[in-house]
Amino acid sequence: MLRGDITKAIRNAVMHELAEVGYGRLSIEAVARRAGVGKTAVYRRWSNKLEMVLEIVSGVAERSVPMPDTGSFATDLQLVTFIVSKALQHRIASQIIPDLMAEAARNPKIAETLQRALRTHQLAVGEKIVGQAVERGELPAGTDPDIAVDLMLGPLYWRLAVARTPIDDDYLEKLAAAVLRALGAKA
Amino acid sequence: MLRGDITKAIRNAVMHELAEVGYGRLSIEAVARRAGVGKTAVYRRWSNKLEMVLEIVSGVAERSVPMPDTGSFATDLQLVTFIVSKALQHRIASQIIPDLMAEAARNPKIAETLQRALRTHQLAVGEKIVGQAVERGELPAGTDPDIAVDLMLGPLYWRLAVARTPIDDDYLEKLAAAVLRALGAKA
DNA sequence: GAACGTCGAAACGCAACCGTTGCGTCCTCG
DNA sequence: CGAGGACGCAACGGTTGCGTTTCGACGTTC
Repeated sequence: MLRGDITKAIRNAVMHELAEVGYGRLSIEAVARRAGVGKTAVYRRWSNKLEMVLEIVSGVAERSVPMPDTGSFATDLQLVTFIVSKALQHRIASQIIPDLMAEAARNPKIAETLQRALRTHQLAVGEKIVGQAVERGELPAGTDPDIAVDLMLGPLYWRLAVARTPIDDDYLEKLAAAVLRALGAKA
Repeated sequence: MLRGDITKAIRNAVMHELAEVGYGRLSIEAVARRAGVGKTAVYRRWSNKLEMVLEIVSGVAERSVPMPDTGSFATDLQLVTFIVSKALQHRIASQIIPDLMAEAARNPKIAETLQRALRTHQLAVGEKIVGQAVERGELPAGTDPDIAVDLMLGPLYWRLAVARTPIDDDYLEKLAAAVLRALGAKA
């Protein structure tokens, strides 16, 4: 019954509005205005701001970050850092993610959603590629996947989303190499 | 003429209010209410929300993070990670910093203030301890201080302020050791 | 003891947004 | 062709915050 093109326009408007003003200041009126839509259309789909944002954001987030399996830890790592760095340099994403992360610190529902949409998957990816690497003997047995993930994602996130310093391919290479050394990679 | 105890109460209220609701939702009315003070008292000191927050936050931020010089890169590194991890586990700070970081992405004045209050100092510390380590032969010549700082602060920030996963001393040790390896430390 | 400046409290007009409602239009079923 | 539903638009009463102003109560300073 609900018209799909309108739903799409609202979803789009929410993402842009989130990026521009953040969750705290996001208003349904502004979303409707931006989508060229009546407030009624919004309230017909979601019952409040929190529910709307969570549904839309998790919908977008869920379809990202592949599970690499290139046969070599070094290239797995390169692939992940490359993809994550691209994602974090996306204009909209790089605004929305830190904002929601900060908001999550005070809103448990947001925290839970982000946890499910991002962190869980990240840890799974980390565990898998580290596990494979250990089996292949590329990494020492007992390598902690958590630390591996933190070493990969931490600096990237820090640089791109927090410090917002531009990054070039050279930096990305150096970083990946440093992470390899940090984990005691043998190959 | 302005009473010092009142100024102090307002500064305190701003920090707590920032932590609870974030910059986006921070209102001067709530600050005054919390400080047990009239709005007049606030407006007599600062002319608007942005100016008030920037002045107060940078005042607090500037007096932190020492310049370590223990004679060994490993212990310098330990010291920094320890101090930063303590700071990021502080209840108020760990709420305010990510929030303002996110806000900085859309407000150049906030970005500039944070850059000056945090990043500049961090880079200076990084450059110094890396430079000393290189002179002592503990690190390879040509070690990039930027990457070193990112490798130290990135995972910590990621863990504590973003993922909000608790951290124990064991993790901290492993992390510091990993960073040492990443930088190719010899000693 | 008079003048001054800060203080809290309260109210001002203004604007934004909340979530809801009623209206008239348009489209799509059956 | 008629019913029903989603649509936009506009307005509702209520809340919140803005930045300003006025008031009387204190406390200094001279």
